[in-house]
Amino acid sequence: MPVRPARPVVLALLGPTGSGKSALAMRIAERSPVELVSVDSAQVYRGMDIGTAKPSAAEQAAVRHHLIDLREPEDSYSAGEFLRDARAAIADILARGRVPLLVGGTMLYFRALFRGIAELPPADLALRAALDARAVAEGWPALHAELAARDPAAAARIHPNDAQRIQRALELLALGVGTLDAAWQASSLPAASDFDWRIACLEPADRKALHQRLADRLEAMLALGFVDEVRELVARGTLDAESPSLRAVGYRQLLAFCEGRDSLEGARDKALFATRQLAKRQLTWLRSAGLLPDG
RNA sequence: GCCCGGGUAGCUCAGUUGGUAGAGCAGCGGAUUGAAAAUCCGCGUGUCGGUGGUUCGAUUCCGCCCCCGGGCA
Repeated sequence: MPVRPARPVVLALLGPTGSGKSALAMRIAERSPVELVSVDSAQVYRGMDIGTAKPSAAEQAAVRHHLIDLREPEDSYSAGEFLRDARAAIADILARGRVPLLVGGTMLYFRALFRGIAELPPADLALRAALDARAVAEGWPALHAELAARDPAAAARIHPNDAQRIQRALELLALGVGTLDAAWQASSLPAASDFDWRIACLEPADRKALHQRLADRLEAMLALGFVDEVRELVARGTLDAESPSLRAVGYRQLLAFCEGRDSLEGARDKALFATRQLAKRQLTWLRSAGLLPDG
């Protein structure tokens, strides 16, 4: 057997919202020289603390956390940016002789890390605005038909109602990247396969019990001032229902209440429904073959 | 006690001029390549409140009973 340099151990803890990942990570940190890397598309936003169940100041003081509070709520973030940021954070932690522990529930980000992601141009806001305008006039199925003419393989994969993916595929065509298949094959940000991954998934055995915990947690968030947190975001005057940050679970529904489009009780119920649905989608990812590294 | 409305899917309700019923939401399953806490797809049997009657056939028409609103006493 040839002797290979040992790949550094990197830990990962994945699970749906409310499964107890953060608490478990903190307990691991009590006994091991780990630093945490958040894998969470909502905790990257500053000023979104209560509703994202962001680790408290005390927890962040006790254990170093990475990839939290990276962006203002007016900004966007992406899987590609996450992959670069996460690799940098892991390298930094390892360089200091500590062990990275990635914790979170944004499964696309984990997938990018474990399996890589195509190297593609970022979102082009002007192009997207133009496509949105066309969609209003012609409808998304018409744009899907156009996609079918220019990139049949992509159109076959993307449902005519899936506005977001139709838009992205047309955006890439307009940017001269070519078809999706071509773009995906051209180049990719590599999977983080240079690490010795130790991965644990937290899958609640009892869905009913998870739902109860999610309900209790939402009540606790409201008691901590979740509504006021959303009001402060609204008061910035720069955010609305289209902002990626405010489309997050809970924020979207409470925004409707703050803007007078819903009652508090209605918003609270809808926030809970959205939280359960998020957890369900995360569990679907966990069962999916495409998430974890090969082998 | 009487008079009006109602009682149909977990919830809100539609409907059947008599041939045993369907939407929205919830829930469940799935997809997922720079917005991913996003976006999208699929899944609808439930004593049609109970009980008698009419009928070939009743959730639908009729009688009685129960329950929930509102009104009158």
